[in-house]
Amino acid sequence: MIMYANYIPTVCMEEKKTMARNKYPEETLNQILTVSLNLFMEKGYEHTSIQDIINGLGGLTKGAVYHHFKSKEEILQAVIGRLNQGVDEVYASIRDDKSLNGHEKLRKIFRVSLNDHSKPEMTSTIPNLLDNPRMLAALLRNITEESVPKYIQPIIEHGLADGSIKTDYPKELSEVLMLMGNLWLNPLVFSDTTENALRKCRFLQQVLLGLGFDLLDDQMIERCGQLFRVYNEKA
Amino acid sequence: MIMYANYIPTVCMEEKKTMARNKYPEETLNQILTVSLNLFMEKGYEHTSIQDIINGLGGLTKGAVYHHFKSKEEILQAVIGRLNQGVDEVYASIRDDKSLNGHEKLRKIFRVSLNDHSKPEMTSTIPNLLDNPRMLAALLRNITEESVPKYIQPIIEHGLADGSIKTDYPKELSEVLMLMGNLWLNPLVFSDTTENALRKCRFLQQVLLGLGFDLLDDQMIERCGQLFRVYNEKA
DNA sequence: TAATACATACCTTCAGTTGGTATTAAAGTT
DNA sequence: AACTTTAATACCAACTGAAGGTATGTATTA
Repeated sequence: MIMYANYIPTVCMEEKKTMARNKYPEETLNQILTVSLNLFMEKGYEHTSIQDIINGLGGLTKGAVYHHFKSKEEILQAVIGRLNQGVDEVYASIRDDKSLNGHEKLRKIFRVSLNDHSKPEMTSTIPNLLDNPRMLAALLRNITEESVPKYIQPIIEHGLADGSIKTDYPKELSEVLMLMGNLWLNPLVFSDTTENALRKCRFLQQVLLGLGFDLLDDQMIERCGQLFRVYNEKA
Repeated sequence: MIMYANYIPTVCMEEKKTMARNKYPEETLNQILTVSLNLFMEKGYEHTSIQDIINGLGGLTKGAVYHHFKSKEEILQAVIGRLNQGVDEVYASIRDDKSLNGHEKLRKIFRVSLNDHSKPEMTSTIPNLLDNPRMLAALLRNITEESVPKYIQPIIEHGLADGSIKTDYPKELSEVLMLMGNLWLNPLVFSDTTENALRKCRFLQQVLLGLGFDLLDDQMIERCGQLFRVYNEKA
């Protein structure tokens, strides 16, 4: 549920005086990505036109956009890439933390997934990802092709080696964990009430206990409740 | 995983002699839906143009399409609706079957989900739904907004009443069951090898046993293996 | 001087519209 | 029952507009 956390909703970029060329082009590039991400989240990728993006920029034109990106699709990929990069760094640091065993790493992954979400103050309403198919697909793809094979599964296999995790199905467990945590418990996908979210957490806790894992404690569940409370307040 | 089963891949409609008007317009309508479904599955919704659909029809023109549907989006909705309708009828008949208790109904749902998939002979390659965001979103939406509340959850609550199912989380269990069965074990989304699919099944069996449910037996798991074998053969 | 960072104008593709025509079904007439 | 009239239907052909993308030019920086 960490994904799509680090984006800043609808804060308009300050307009620059028209200059023919920016000395620091990566500012422009970042601005395009930021504006695009906000629009993609608010209106959805397919309902965001290039003109919408241009309007969100400070006086820049289509030429600028197509100088940095060769298509709208490429903008999307870059936006997704930046989102994933943020998650990747967090996951990687946990995976490579020598001071934790596998089980502790898994818990930490869960914990930060809940924390990292609380920071952005949501000014605008964020529509459900079910109405934003491209972003939804990107989320699922990131889970299956990045998070699981690069981080979760290695962590679980490390846990198998150090004895802190026991399972005959490391890959399957990884996938299910991520599907539960990042899809089923994602307020952007399942816009549950706080109460429903808490029930989900407790059910997940029970499922994991049935598999012999004590991953979710009451504090983490309460944190999840808070997360949903924040999300539901701005509705 | 039953969804998207009843579509017939790339069998071209026989061309009718140009007639100014069809006496039986619902033939035309069905033809549009069939052609569209095939194209949407093969090329994806966004990469299918109205012209592609028209080309798949037997000499009909754009006017015909826009006479029956007022937008491309509406064609999609109709296509999805027809797919969902097929699933709905099967699920409803099981839900309303007085001769089964709740637990038996759940098992039957799982069983038919595996059977109904084997019938279409896939002539064309079906790309992954991750590359077909609109259809993926439709699948997820159908799970959360149709299958779970209308069928699975009522069945589980019926099972609670008749004592064949025990859980404190009927809704949560419903959602997780459907996510596992229709998304995670869906070859259109997770294109696993047969061996991987079997491992998933056995893991799922273990999870369910941990919750006190004996839903998956070895025969059903083998059936799932067959399902994936069929899918992987045409690749 | 060459590459870069844009701007402007144009092109293309595709969803959707408009106005018409032939066909069918229904209603009225004999 | 046959025949005409009428209205709705099923479709066709040509057009429109919006949006993604391109080509070319220009000022700026390295």
